[in-house]
Amino acid sequence: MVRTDIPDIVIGRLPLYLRALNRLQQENLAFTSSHVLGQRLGISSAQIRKDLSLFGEFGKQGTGYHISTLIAELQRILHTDCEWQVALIGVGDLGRALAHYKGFVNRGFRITHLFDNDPAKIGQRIGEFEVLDAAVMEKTIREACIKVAMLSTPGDEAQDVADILVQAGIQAILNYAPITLLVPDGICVQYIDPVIHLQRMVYYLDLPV
Amino acid sequence: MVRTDIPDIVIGRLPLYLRALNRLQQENLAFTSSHVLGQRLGISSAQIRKDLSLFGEFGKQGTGYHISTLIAELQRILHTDCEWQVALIGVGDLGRALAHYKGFVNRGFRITHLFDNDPAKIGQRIGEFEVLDAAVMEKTIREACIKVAMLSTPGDEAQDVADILVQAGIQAILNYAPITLLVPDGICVQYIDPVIHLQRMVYYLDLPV
DNA sequence: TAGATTGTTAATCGATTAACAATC
DNA sequence: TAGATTGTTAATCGATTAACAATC
Repeated sequence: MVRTDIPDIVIGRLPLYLRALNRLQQENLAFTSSHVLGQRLGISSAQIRKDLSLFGEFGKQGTGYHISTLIAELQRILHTDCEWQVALIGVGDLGRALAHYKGFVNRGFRITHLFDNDPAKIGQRIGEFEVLDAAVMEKTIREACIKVAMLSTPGDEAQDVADILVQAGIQAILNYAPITLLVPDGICVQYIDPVIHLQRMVYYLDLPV
Repeated sequence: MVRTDIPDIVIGRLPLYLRALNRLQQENLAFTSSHVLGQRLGISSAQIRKDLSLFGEFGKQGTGYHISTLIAELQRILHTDCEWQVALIGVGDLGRALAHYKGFVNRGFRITHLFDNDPAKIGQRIGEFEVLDAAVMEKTIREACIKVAMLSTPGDEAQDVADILVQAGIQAILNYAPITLLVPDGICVQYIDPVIHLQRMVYYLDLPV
C-alpha cells in the first residue's frame, strides 16, 4: 500500500472507528459491517467503507469486517500498535485527574513524566511517578526521546511551555489550556476546551428563562 | 436578522473567535481585523469574514472589528450572554477537577449540581456544592430546569445516565466517557476523549524507536 | 487623500453520498 | 443458491478561497 495523501478529516475518524470496534469486541462479536458501525457512530456506511478503502481492503463481501483484524489494522495505521510515552505538564486538579486516568494504557499511550513549576508540587508522588521540576523539563524530555505531551497549565503559561516542549523535540501537543498555541510547521497540536463544546451546543438551545 | 440555516461547522468556529477576541481584549486592544484574528487561529481571513457575515455586518471598512462589540454580538448569537446552569454527573478525579475549574463562569456556564451513585461520595462537599444522590437526579434536574449536563462517569454507566438525563429534560450533554451515546433527535451531544486526539496526532509521527 | 479592510460574489476545491457490479 | 455486504465510481453536495467594489 502506497501511503498517498490521506485527508486529515479521514484520519480524525479512524480513532472513532477504533473505539467503536473495541466496544463491539467487548460485546463478544467477531464480525461487523459498515452499516452497524455507521449506526453506532452516526456516520454513513458509505463513508466508513470509503475511509477504510483508502488504506486497503479489510472486508469481505457478504460478511463484513473481522473485528479483531480491523482493530489491528487501524492500530497499525494510526501508529498506536505500540505505547507512546507522554509527558504531562501542569499538575493542578486537571493534571492530577489525567495522571490517574486509566484509559490511556491499552489505547497506545502512557503518561510517564509529570512536570510542574510549583515548589510545593515538585517531588510529590502522583500515582507511580514523582512530579519533576519544570526547570529540567527540556533536558528530561529530550533524553527520554518523548514525542507526545499534554499541557494542563494555566493559560498564560501555556505558550511559554509549548515553546520549551518544541525545543525539547516534542512533536504532538494536546493542549488543555484555553488558548491557541503558535508552533512551528510540522508540530501537531490538538485542543480540549470544554467551554468551546458547551458554547457550540447552547447555540441550538432556547434561551433559559 | 432572519436566522436561516447556518452550517454547524460555522457554529463550531464562533466559540474560537470568541475566545481569541477575549484574549485580544486582555491585551488592551480595542479593534482587530479578520486578518489578525485569522493569523492567531490558523484560519483564513476570508473565512472569518464570511462566517460573521452570516449573522450581520459587524465590521467597518478600513478599521476592522470593534472587539468588545463583536464579543457581545457573538455571545448573543451563541446564547452565552447569560449563565447556563450545568449538572455534573460522576464525581471521580475528572469530575472533581471539572467541579473546581474556574474557567466556566464568565464564559456562560456554572456547574450548580453534582451527582454520583457512590454512597461514599454522596453528601461530600466539593467546592461550594454537595454531591447529590444519583437517585434524585431526574427529579432535581427537572425541577431546577437544567438543560446542560456534563457526563464524567465510567463508560459502562454513561448510556444509562444519558437516558435519565434526557428524561429529565436535558438538551445538551458534554460526554467525557469514551463511548458514543444514543440519544433522541434534538438532543445535542459533544464528546471529549483525550485518547482520540492523541491517536489522531501520532498518525503523523514516525514510530518511536 | 491614500491605505486598509470589509462584505460578497463567483470559482475552486474537497467531502459525502447514492448506486451497483463483484463476490463471499 | 439467495442474501448480504464490500470496494469503487460518478454525481451531488457543501465548504473554502480568491478577488474586488465599496467605503471607512
